[in-house]
Amino acid sequence: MSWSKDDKQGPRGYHHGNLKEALVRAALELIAQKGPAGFTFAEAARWAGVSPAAPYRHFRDRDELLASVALRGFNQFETALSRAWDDGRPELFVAFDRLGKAYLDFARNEPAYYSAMFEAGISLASNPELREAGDRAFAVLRAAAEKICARASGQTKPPTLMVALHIWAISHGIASLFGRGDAARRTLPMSPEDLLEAQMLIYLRGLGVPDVKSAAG
Amino acid sequence: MSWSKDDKQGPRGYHHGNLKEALVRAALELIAQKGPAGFTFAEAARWAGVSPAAPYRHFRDRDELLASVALRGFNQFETALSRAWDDGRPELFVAFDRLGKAYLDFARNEPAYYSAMFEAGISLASNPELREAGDRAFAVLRAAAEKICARASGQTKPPTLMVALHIWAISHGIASLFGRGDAARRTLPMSPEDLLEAQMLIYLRGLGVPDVKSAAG
DNA sequence: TGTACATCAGTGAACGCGCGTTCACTGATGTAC
DNA sequence: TGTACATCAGTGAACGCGCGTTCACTGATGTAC
Repeated sequence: MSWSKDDKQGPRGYHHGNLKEALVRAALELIAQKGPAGFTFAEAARWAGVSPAAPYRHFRDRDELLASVALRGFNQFETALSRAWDDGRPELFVAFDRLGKAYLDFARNEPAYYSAMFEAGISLASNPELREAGDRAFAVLRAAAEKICARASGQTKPPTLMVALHIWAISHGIASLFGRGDAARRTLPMSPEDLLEAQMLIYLRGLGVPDVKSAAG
Repeated sequence: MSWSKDDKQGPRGYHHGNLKEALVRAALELIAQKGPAGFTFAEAARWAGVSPAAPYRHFRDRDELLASVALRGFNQFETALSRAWDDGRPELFVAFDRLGKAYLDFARNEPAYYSAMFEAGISLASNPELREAGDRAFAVLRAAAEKICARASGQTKPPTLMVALHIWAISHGIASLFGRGDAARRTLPMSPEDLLEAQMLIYLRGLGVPDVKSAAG
């Protein structure tokens, strides 16, 4: 589908009304088709049904548009993760399992967002807003890590931050290598979901978090 | 440094002598500077000190050159990994630790190769040679997983393939998120090496592989 | 050792194309009074 | 409610540029005899 003016009923008139939004969506669609490298400023404008000069009213250049896509991606990512986690309800391991699957779902169903967020090479150092959005998404993993750590049986609790980073790395590793929704996916004799679940269980056991059989099924 | 004809002493004459090699190196350098999207066929030719038509004698198009870079990357990756692993000598955990660090080293020191191999969006399905090179690198991780699994104390040994994939995912996750050598790296309050080592130890404990204190230091 | 010839691996000029970007402009919208 | 005006968000024409690609060509290399 297209987000150009023709989608809305009737002529759009001189002003687009929501061009910034339309350009982000156009970029997203083009990334999905051809990768983060595969879209141009002019093409996004054409897709939005607007002259090639129009995007300059909203974005300095292509990179700013790309960053905008990534920003929106992180926001949606955060929403998806926190909805899945749901503060650990109704039960820690059930919610934790959902969280991992939500990560994989996002990578598979939103490959355009995912590559803009993680593979487009946008510098985080020069883009604080983007980094903060990433941090907010990470905060969901951190909240989960906190509850996990509280369950650890050892005398010294594992550090929350470390566990959160481990969870992130595991999910990201499996999603990037085996769970992506594009042509670069590696095929496997098992589903990414099963692989991730098994890995998480082994990791939790190693942390000293008591097994919950119902979560393994 | 440049790999154009001027590097070699004396004029190169009509024939370059090793243009294919020079083009791969040029592409690699340009990827390092500007990401996998940031190089063109013409630019690689210019870098190699050759007319824009010359590359067509060696590569059908830009994608074939990019795939060639990735292929070479996987070969070097395999070499680095198997050298680090060294068949598990002198001791399993020492070698395993080296293997993980070699993975991180490669991602950090060869960001151009790394992104060509994992993030350039090259389709593995349509490039069997590349997939095989990737499989050969993965075989090193698989060999390590085999020895790890043999040490597992439980009644049923964990499946080697699964463990190998887990090792890959952990390493790749940490390398991609925190260990990259370019601007997209996320900063951390700990080194990627420490983070990876801690995660591997937790994972091995979860697998039921007896702890080796000397490997934790 | 020399010569003739085939093949290889480059040249350089040319082309059409789409991109990024600027510019003066103009239609639409919002607001003060 | 109407009018004047400022501001906003688009147009469309234009430009220079570098890219991808083709082409007839040519210099260098290898080989048969």
